[in-house]
Amino acid sequence: MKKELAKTYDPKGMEDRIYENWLNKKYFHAEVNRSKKPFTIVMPPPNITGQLHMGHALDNTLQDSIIRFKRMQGYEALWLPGTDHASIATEVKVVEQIAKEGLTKDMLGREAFLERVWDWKREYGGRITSQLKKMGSSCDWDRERFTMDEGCNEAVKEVFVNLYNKGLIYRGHRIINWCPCCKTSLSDAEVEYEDQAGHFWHLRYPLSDGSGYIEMATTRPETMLGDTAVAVNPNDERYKDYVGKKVTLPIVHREIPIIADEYVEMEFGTGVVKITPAHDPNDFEVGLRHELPVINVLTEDARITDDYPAYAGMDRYEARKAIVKDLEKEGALVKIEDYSHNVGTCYRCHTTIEPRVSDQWFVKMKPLAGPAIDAVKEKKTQFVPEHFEKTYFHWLENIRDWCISRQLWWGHRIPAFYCDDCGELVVSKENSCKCPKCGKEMRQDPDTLDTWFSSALWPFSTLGWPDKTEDLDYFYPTSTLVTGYDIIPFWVMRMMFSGIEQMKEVPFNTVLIHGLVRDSLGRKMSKSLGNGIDPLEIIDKYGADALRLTLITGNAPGNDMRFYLERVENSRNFANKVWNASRFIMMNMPEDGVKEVAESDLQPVDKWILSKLNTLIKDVSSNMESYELGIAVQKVYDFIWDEFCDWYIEMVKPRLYNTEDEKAKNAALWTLKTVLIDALKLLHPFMPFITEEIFTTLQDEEESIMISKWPEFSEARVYAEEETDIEIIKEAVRGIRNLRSEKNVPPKRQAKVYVVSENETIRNAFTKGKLFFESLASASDVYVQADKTGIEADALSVVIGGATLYLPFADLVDISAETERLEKEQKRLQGEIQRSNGMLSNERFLSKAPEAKVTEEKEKLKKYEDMLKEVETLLAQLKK
RNA sequence: GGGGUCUUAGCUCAGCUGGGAGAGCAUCUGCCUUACAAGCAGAGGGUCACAGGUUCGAGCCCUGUAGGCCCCACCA
Repeated sequence: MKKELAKTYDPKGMEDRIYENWLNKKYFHAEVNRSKKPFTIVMPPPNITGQLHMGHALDNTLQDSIIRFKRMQGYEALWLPGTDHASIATEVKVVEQIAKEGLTKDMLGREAFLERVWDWKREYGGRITSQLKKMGSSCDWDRERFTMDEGCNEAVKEVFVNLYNKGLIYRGHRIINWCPCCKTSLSDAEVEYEDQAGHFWHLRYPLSDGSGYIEMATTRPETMLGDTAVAVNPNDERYKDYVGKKVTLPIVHREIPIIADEYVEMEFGTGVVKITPAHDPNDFEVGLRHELPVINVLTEDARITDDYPAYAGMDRYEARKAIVKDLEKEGALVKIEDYSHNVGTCYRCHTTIEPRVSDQWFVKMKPLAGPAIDAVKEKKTQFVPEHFEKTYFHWLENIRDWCISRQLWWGHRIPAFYCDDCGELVVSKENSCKCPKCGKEMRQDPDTLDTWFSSALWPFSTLGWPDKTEDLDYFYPTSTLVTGYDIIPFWVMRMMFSGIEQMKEVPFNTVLIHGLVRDSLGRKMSKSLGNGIDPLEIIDKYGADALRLTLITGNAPGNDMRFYLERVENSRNFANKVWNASRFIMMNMPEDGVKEVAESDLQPVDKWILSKLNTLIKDVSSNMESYELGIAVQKVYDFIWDEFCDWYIEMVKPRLYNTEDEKAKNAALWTLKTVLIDALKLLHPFMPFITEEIFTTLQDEEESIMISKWPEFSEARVYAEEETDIEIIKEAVRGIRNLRSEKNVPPKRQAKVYVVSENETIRNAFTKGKLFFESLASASDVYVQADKTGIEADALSVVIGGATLYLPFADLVDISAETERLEKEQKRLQGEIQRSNGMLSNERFLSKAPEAKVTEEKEKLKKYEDMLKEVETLLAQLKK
C-alpha cells in the first residue's frame, strides 16, 4: 500500500509521536556488546533547578547529532543522561519556598529540611529532562542518573576516603571565599570578578611614640577594626626608620607593629599597607609570615561582631560609613578618592565575597594537576578546537588547593567524624562511627561537598564505579565530552584529574567545546536582561528540527553565535523543502513501487547525481569525524536544495511525465528514491524527526532511519565523465537563462536552441540530455550539430566551454547592444587568459607546483583560449 | 600585567591539511512553471582590519600595528 505525506509540513504532533515510538522501540538503549565498538557520551548533567535554555539546546543538539551519527555507523552508541543536585541553587530555591510558609532551615532542622528538598526534587527535578526530550535527544533514559543517587554517593565517599588516605584531602584553618548571602564557602572558580566603582580612603595612624603619623590607603576602611599590623617594603628608604615601631590603631586604640614585607609595592599608593589577616587573603599570608594575630570582626552574614559594641550588628557597608565618620572625628581620615577596582562576587547570587578564616576541607591540587596536564600534552585527550587546551593548562598550572566543604545541607555530607571528647578525627565510608580511642559515638562533619566534587566523578560513577562493572570496562573511557568553554575550570579539568587518579585512565578522548548562544545584538542571554529566547517556544512554532538545524548551521567549534528568528525561519523553510521534494517523489511512485535497475538503465543525469551524492557521503562523513558539524550540515543542505531539488528533480520531470518510456521513468524514480534515502540519512543526525517521518513513509516498512546504516562512499559510483558532461549542460542552461533574463524575454516565449560543438562527446551529452535541456532552457526545440549550418544569421549567441549556443530572437537583436555584451565577455576571457599565462610562464610555478595543478591550469587556459576565439569570431560577424 | 580570540558582501557568519572568495538574511528584476510563494529564475554587492615576511602561490602560515570581545592575575 502506497503511503503519503501530509500536504503541508507540520512538525507539531509529528515530533512527539515519533519520539514516543523511538522510546517504545528502545532504540536509545545501549548495552555491552562485545561484537561492536562502543561510542560513549556522558551528558553534562543539567541542574535540577534548571529550565531548558538555548545553551542546553545547543549542547544537546551537538551531542545528539554526534551520537546519532555514530549509532548509524554501527557503534554501540551510549548517551548517558542525568541531572545534577546543584547544592547552592537548589538549597536557595527551597529556602525561598519554606520562607513563604514563614519557616527557616533552622526551624525545620536538617532532617526535615532535606525531606523538603527531596520533595522539591521529585516535583521539579524531571522538568529539564522532559524538555530535553522535546529536542529529540536520543539518550538512554534507562540509565538516567542523579549526582546524589545511591551509586554516586558511594563513588563520592570512595573518592573522598581514597584521597584522604593518600594525604590529598586535608582539613585546614585558612582564609577562603565566603558568600555572606549563601552563607557558605566557595572555591576559587566559583568567584566571579567584576569591576566596581569604589573609593580609596587615605588614613593616617599615629605612631605610638608620638613622633608623627604613617599614612596609607584602603578600599575597605571598616576592616581596620581587625588590623594587626602596618606593612612597608623592606627596601623602602622612606620608611626604613619606621619598621619595628608601633602605631596606635584609631577607634580601637590597640597598638600594632610596623613590619616589613616584600608583598608591599613601593610605587603603589603611599607604599604603606594596613594588614588585616582575617579579611584579606594577602594579608592572611603576610600574617602567617609575621605570626600576627588574626582578629575576625565580621559574622557569617558580614555584620560587625559583638566585640565592637559601637558597630555590632551593622552590615559591612553600614559599618563602613559609621567607621569612616569616626575616623574623621579622630583626625585619622586624610582624604577620599574615587577608585575603581576588581571585586570578587558569588557566581550564584553576585553578592560581594567576604574573605573569611575558617576550618574547611581542601583537595591538594599540585599532585593531581601534573598528570592531568601531561595527559593532554600527550594527546590522550584532545580539545576541539585545540587552542582551548591552553585555557586548560593555564588553570591547572596556576591552581591552588580546592576548597571542597560547603556550609550547606543539600549535598553529599562530608564522610568525616569527630570525637567531641578526645578530638579524634576519622574519615570513613560508614554512616556512623565510634571513636577508636574512647569508644564514644562520633559526630559527623555537618558540612557538605562542593557540587562539582560529585560532577567530577560523573564519567565513571555513572557506569557503576566503584564496582568493577562490565559497563565500566566497556564504555570507559568515554569518547567525547561536549561542553561550553566556560565550564573548563569547573568541570572538564576536575573530571580529568579525577578520572586519571581513580581510573588510571583519562575520562574522555575528545572534548568538543562550543561557545555561547547570544541574542541578536550579541548580548549574553540572561534572566536579568530578559533577552532570553525560550527554546520550547521556538520548537512550538517552528519544530525541534528547525531549531536544531539553526544551532548547528554556520557555527564552528568554540565560537559564540547569535540567535536570530530569521535563521530559524530559514531552517524551517529548508525542512519544508525536504518535505515537498519527498512528497513530489512519492506522488510519482507507481502503486507497485520502483523496480530495481541495471546500471545500463541509468541515464547520464542519474549517474551525475549519484556521483555527486557519493562525494557528499565521503565529505560529510569526514567532516563529522572531525567534529565539523557546521560544515557537514551546510554540505547536506546545499546538496539537497541546489543539486537535488533545483537541478536533478527539474531534470527528470520530463521523463516522469512521459509515460511512454517506462524504463527511463523507472530509472529516474529509482534514482530519486535512492538519492533521497541517502540524503535523508546524512541529514538525520541534525533533523531526526522529519527524516524519520519521510523515511518510514517512503520505505513502506517499519524500520527506522535512526537505526539504519550510514551511507558509505563507493568506488563503483564515481562517474567522472557524466559529472563533466552534465556540468556543461548546466552551464548551457545558466547561459541561456542569463541571456533571456538580460534581454527580458518573457518566460512564456520559447525559442529554438542550436548547440554547436566540434566535440563529439559534448554533442552526445546534449543529445542524450535533450529532453530535460529543452525544458530547463525554455526551448521549443533543440538542435545539436557540429557546425552552423542552417542557423539564422541574426541569432543571439552564448559561448560556453566547448560549445556555442544560438537562440534565434530576430526581433530582439540590437547590434550595438550585442557587440557590447560580447566585448564584455571578450574582456573577461582575456583577463583569465592573462592570469593563466602568467602562472604558466612562471618557471618556478612549473617546477614547484604539483603536477595536477599545472595540468589543471593548462586545461583552463586551453578552454579560455577556445572560448575567446569563438567570441571573437562572433564579434567579427556582427560587425559585418 | 599575562594569556586567548576575533576583524571576510549592507547585517549575521562559514571558509576543513595554503591552489581562482561562499551561505542565510536584506536589496533589485522577472515569474502563482500542477512538490514547495516557507517557492522558482536572474542581478548587484568584498584591495578577506593595516604593514611587513615566508612561498611558484596567502583570507588561511610567521612577525608587528590598530580596534573589539573573553579569560586569568593579591597592587592594598
